[in-house]
Amino acid sequence: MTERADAARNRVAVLAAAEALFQREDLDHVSLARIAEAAGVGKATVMRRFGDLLGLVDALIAPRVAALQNRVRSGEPPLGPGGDAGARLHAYLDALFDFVVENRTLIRALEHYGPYAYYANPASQFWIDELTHRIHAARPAVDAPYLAYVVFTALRADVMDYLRVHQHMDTERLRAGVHALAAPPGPQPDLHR
Amino acid sequence: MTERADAARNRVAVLAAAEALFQREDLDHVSLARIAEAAGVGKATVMRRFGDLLGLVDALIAPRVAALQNRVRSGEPPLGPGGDAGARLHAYLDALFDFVVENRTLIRALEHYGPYAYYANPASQFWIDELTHRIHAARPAVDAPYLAYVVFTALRADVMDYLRVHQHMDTERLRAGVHALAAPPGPQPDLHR
DNA sequence: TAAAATACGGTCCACTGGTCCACTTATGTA
DNA sequence: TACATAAGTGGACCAGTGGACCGTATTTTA
Repeated sequence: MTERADAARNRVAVLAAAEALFQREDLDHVSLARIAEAAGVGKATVMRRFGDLLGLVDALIAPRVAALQNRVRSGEPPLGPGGDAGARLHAYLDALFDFVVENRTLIRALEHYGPYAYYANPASQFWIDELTHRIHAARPAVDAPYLAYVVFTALRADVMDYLRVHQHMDTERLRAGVHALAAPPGPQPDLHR
Repeated sequence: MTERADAARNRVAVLAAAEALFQREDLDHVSLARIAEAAGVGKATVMRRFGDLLGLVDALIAPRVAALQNRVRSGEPPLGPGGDAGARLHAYLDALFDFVVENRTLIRALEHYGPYAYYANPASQFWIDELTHRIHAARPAVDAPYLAYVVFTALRADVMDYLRVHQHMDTERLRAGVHALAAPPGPQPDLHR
């Protein structure tokens, strides 16, 4: 069964309105009702199609997630498969970092939704799993799953926004901090011989 | 002007009721109205005295914060003043870790309140400043302010709860992870000679 | 063109944090 | 002991939220 024409029209209108509102308005002034109003549809229409605000944000961010996942799964090394473990880790951190910076308003909406909404999101689980693998490959001596969660938490959009806006740390300082966190410079303890 | 007897009675009742509710109920089922009802007072009574929910949580946690701050400022080394920089850092991490574990329901309420409520809290600022100093003393080569924020973020009660409950990491594993984060084992890069 | 399937959205609900203000109560003074 | 007054109280109310319902309108299919 194909999607009805009016449904498709409304879907596009709602997504566009939501995107615009999230960019323009302060996060907690964005509500179902405002999005519906901006899109020129009823609240129930938004709800039925996307379930809730979380689903709407998911739908907005999904294509960008997919694009990055493609680059990670089958792009050029070192972000794609192949290459030195250390380089693969750093390339991945850069890609994640840029992704968060570029999509920070949507990611903050995600984080805002519930206490675990950010981590439980399927995309986040992918990022974290991949991060775990790459940390483990580059630094076999550390507790990679835990460190992956910590690094991912340091990449939260709300955390980064706070550090940038209220602690006046510039973006590149944060980026350097994330890299240092995941793979400190200097000699690694060589526990394997 | 001294506090009126009924006001004092209500203050105690509200604090006790709030404490009990936060322990017993799921966080987002705790509301002003429920607290007021449980304390047997009106909502406005709660609001006037504590300003808002944040103020109430602050009042609950303040004495415990003060107790730990005393130990940090004037207790026995290495948590108190004096001792080896590395030992001071690790003692402080342990104390903070235990503090979060013991008060996790209240801390989660704090974090829940607003995006920056956790970090903006005066107590948090103290913890972070102290953490910054101790990291800097133990590891002069790293970006101590940034690392302090990251470590403090890793100590968020919601993050730790998520890792414990949904990722099945036990408490001691988290503790070890935090220590490794702030001061990785093995040779430190010696950039100072 | 008619029937059936699908989508729509106005309206209602329970609930939130927060404010208002007429009323009660404790307190210090005379 | 009487009483004026400052302080404290709490039920009613506000605008806002996410969500559910269901009669109506529109599109698709036969």
